[in-house]
Amino acid sequence: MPELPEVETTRRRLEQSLIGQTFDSVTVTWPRSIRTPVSELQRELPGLRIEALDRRGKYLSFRLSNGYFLLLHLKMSGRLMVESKAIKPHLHVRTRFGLSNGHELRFKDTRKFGRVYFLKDAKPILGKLGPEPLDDHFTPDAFQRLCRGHKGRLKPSLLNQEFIAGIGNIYADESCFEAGLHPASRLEDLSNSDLRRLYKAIRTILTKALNYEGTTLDEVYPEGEFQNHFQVYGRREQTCFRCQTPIQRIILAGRSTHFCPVCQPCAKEH
DNA sequence: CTAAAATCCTGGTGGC
DNA sequence: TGCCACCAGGATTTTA
Repeated sequence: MPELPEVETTRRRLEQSLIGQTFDSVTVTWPRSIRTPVSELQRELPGLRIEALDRRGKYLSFRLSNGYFLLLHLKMSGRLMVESKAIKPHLHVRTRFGLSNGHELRFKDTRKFGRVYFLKDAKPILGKLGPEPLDDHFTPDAFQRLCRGHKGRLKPSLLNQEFIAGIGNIYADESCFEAGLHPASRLEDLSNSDLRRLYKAIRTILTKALNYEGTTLDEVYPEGEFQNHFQVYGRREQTCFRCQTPIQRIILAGRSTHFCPVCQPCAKEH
């Protein structure tokens, strides 16, 4: 559920306290989340300094002093915090990255979906991702070219990280509403004007969510307050703020999908 | 080729 | 109060 706005908010909040710090230990209580041999991580990470903390899609990327990268994916329930080693870690902290300043970077992950990678080169993972929706290089023209080279339904495409990076279930639904497009529309049925609206909608929604420091649901990642500004997500059977029609919920690509049947007509029908 | 379904996980919820 | 089936969902893997 942490999507681009939540991951970026996490990055911004952690950056100050982590840049320049040096790792001194790694403690793992759920080894399956570590996609590098745990012994290698524990042998190699201590002594390395954090040079930069970046985000690509939903990944956080630590650039280390030996040129290696530590990649973290929060998946469903992951949360990162920096705490003093003296504070007893929460039950659901699965990995603790000890720092030489007496603190720890703690990876709390109730549902155990989160992933940790320690790699010489981040490209094999980050290179597969589609464009960054808020990047300056992501222009309306670039988006149109992207869509014209892709087949499939709108919402599943938005969730496909190789198509476009960083969008998850919440922001896919909110972006479709903002664009006035039915989430099951086929990309090839969208007009150029539909695509321009969609481009603008994606940027508007992600920017707005970022300004609210993301979404807080189920106390999983108490980051921001965008949940107070949902138009459709989680609003099944509540009335549309724009036209008062009840919001519908369907399953698309195996994911619950919320939309207004009046404000978001199917592309073919208009 | 695309697309749907199963998989991994836990905590919370609703039914009885 | 307890038990249990069921749901949420990101990305990968399997099946159709």
